[in-house]
Amino acid sequence: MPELPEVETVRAGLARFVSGRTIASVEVRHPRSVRRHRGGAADFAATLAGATVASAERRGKYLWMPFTRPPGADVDVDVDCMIVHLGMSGQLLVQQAAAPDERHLHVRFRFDDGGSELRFVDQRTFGGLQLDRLDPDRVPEAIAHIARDPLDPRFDDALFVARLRRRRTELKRALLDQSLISGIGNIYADETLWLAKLSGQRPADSLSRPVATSLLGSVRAVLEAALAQGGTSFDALYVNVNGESGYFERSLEVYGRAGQACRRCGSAIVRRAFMNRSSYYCPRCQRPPRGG
DNA sequence: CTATGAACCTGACAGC
DNA sequence: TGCTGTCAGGTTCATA
Repeated sequence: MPELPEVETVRAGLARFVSGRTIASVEVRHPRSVRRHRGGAADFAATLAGATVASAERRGKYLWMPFTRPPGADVDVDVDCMIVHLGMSGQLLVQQAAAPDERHLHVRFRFDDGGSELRFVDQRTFGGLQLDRLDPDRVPEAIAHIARDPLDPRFDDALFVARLRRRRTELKRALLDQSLISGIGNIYADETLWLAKLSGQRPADSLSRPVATSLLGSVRAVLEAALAQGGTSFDALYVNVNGESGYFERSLEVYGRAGQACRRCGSAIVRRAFMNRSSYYCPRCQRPPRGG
């Protein structure tokens, strides 16, 4: 669900509300939310108690918060960041302590300043939290295999174009492969392909270098436009860290618009089953390859 | 190595 | 009213 623009919106909110604050206690109400943490829920909570959040970072759809601990703490600590993945329905909410618990509140963080608390809420429980070590590049070891995202200043355009053009798979699959380029999900893949006037069914290795380069430009245009509006949200399921819904859905050109007119050529947008979900595209602007 | 499909969950909604 | 089936923005793991 949350793709790069939504996660970046959450990151910015986190950086503002929790940087520099020291965690007093952590309450894990649903162990599934910390299933990826090796030490289990008790270790997760004990390690974070007393930790000071330094900042909030992001790569693709992954968030992490580096933290420091006071010297001499008796907990055996070889971790220095908390990774957050929102999955399909995860939310990080900054709430007053008096606010009623959310229906799917799974983890609560209280701070030693007695101010607002941080809550991890997740209906479908695909999301999760874990503690990890930062590698020398200051990226958590567990997500080092995720490619840089296209808004990262160190993203290598030429390398991406070369790798994309070697993929023996269809274009949309390649855009969704987080080890090739991160941050793109089902919505923005469809929006990008529409903007680029390319069929997602086209073989990735059929793109010329200029077309592949131009496609990367479309990826950035779509992500930046969404980011400027605070990300996409269809309903209350996704809200940013401040509790506000994004509203980019008004700007979607194809996603969820089956049967409606393409805003470029007027043809009816088509929905097609794809990997247990849906793809939306304009059959005229994005002509599928012959035989495909 | 690459490619594909199933599995992991809950809830909303359409249709009967 | 309640049942069943379908769908939902993601990732990982097993299998080909």
